[in-house]
Amino acid sequence: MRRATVAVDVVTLSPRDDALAVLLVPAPSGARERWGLPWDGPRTGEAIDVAGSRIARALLGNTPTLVEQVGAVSEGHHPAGVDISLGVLALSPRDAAAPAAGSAAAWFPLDALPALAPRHRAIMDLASIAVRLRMEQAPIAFHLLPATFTLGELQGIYELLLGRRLHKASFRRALHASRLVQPTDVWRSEGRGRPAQLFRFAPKKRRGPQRGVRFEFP
Amino acid sequence: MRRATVAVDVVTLSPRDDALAVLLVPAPSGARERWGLPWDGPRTGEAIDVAGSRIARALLGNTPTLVEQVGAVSEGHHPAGVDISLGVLALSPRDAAAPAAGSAAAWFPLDALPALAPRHRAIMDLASIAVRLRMEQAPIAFHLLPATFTLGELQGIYELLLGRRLHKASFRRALHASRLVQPTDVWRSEGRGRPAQLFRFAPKKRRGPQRGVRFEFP
DNA sequence: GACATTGGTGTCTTTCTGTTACTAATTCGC
DNA sequence: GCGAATTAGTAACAGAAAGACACCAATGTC
Repeated sequence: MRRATVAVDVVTLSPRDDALAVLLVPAPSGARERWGLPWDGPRTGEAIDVAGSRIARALLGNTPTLVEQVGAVSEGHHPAGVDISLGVLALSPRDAAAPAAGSAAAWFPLDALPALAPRHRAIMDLASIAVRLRMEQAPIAFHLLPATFTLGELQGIYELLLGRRLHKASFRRALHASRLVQPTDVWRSEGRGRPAQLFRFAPKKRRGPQRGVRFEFP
Repeated sequence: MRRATVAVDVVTLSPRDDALAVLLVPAPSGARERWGLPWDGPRTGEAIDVAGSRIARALLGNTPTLVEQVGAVSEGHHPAGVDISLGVLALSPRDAAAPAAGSAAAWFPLDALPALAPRHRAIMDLASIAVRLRMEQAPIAFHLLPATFTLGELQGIYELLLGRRLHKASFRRALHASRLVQPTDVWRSEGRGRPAQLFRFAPKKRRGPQRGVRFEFP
């Protein structure tokens, strides 16, 4: 294979209605499946994740807050029949998660996806696994929230990604010990209950004590 | 860019002389750098990691014990001038780490690399970061050891990857609690000191209790 | 045989985590 | 108004996990 056709297939994730959702675009009429991942060919000299960012921005109107290459797949059928697909994971905050006007893109919860081409299905799976694995290596939960947020919202994102409930007190104790967030002097009251203080992501560069090895794997 | 030239660039890592080392091949005479990553074009219909495994096997004589795609890079100069490089991380155990006879490939410790083409340098960095990040998500340390090993050797691999010393008692306590290894009835005495029992990697499928969130990042 | 060297374990202390319970501030129903 | 319901936030205790230290075991070296 001297020369190959290449696509950048983008998995844009954002929290919608208490579930992680992915942005899909309608497939051209005549295709076997009705929806697919947004994609485009990489431009000459353009970095792969820059291409992914460009593709997502065209649909969202906003630039994703985190873009990462997550897999290269050459098996399975691609809707456009390209030889190699480069998977790109893009995260978009809850508030900036509306498809741009005029685009027919739509959000689908990860647990209620429509039929996808085999190639796109494989990249989706890689991306949804990757986003859960990466959260212990980088503060990606903050990329799914607006600049200021309540601690309840932050915990909600963690519970979404981990797929399990967390204890409020333990969560906050560990969070504050890590010095990752800074309180603002703004409180937000939404509906009933006590107003919650807004925080912003502002990590203090502080090397915590190196801890032991974990032998438990996901 | 309708059609692009694509290379699979392979970063093969193995422990050599108490350091992580990477397998490099001499660059063709006339090239700017003298060494480079082994690479080849992907074959039609061949999966990316299968291509990486094939490229590594041709130099090692053995199949790597773990192969994983780790990055797609289009910036920087590639020795063969291809448009897109797919990075593949391959791990090889300590004992099977001799370059195949007749090949001019050689091992270089990660902290004493020769000059590399910019593209290869970028992929090297991605791979060496990835191997350290993945070790909390999969038991990759065992892929760098032969089938049976002493606990001192296993701890040595962890210290190599983490770049810091670990406490012997704590390491073993956590390891045994995880039920990842099984003792054999073979002891090995090498030089001075008490002989060490050999263990094999034999994880018992046991779901540990779900623990809290970690807010510390590497 | 004393000693250095490496392997392996027991145990104490410190730190971390899970849980329960409590206080605080707001809206809703009456 | 005023209490009930609801959500935010924290204190404090108990159990678990991790770090540190000590100690014993088995081998080679001198």
